[in-house]
Amino acid sequence: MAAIRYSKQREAIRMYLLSTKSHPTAEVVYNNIKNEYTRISLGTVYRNLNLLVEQGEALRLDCGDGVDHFDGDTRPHYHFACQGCGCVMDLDMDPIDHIDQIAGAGFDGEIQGHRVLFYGLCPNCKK
Amino acid sequence: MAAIRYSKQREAIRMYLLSTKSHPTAEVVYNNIKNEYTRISLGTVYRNLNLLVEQGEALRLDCGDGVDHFDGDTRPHYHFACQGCGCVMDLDMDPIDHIDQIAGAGFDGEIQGHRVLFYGLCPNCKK
DNA sequence: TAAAATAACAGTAACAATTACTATTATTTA
DNA sequence: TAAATAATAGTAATTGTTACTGTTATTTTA
Repeated sequence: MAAIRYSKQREAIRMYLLSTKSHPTAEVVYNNIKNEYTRISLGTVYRNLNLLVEQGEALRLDCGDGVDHFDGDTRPHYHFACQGCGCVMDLDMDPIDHIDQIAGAGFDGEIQGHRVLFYGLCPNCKK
Repeated sequence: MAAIRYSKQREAIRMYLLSTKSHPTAEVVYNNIKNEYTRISLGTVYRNLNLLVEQGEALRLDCGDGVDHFDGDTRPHYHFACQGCGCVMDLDMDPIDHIDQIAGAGFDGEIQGHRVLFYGLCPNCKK
């Protein structure tokens, strides 16, 4: 059972994720929430981020830097990681689900999906 | 400077990576090498795996479980992670570099490449 | 071939990201 | 409004990985 109860802290975390496109880490979320909830604990941030991901209200992203990033935009979309400044951006592109067919062609198991991360230089670093 | 010298331990690690298709973690490599080199240290395994990756003699894989995996097959190829048993397999498929074009179409930065991980059920778990 | 130079080692300590624990506080239910 | 209990803050523990240190092995060169 263990019903999920409302908490101001979790709501603030949720709102912060929805307000930004920066794909923050738990640490960054923590630092921002602290402005409003001075006494919030980093453990609370981690626990609630995990909860939000479980509930489908946030995505956990692996951006290749060994640290978890989080995204309040749960619609399926692709990400880009800049090798220059380390920023993570959304890509505005059509789904490429056809690659699942390509992968499944010579494979006896079942392809259920894919995780893709594009990398290169962001518009700023390109200059 | 700092020429790279031969060492039995590194050679054993390299050979082990070449001998398996299981994409082992550092821990797994350590446990296997220990059979032959009883006194080898986990730190040595990590240092040499990093060295091999730097030298282009091995690949570091991110399989979505938060732990680094290593692959002695450095030819470009794609990987599959089973959601059932957690195994990681090679996929025999054509390169899908065209997705870089798709991603770059509406993007001002520079797409240099992509990291893809397919997931689903392996042949065994599918049954 | 033997000794000097130094890279690699084993073992251990440190580190950073994350999770677990515990007593207290807040939300919900009746 | 009070009892029940989920969530919190604060802290300790865990895990994967890297750094450090004194010792050992490989290489160079005399």
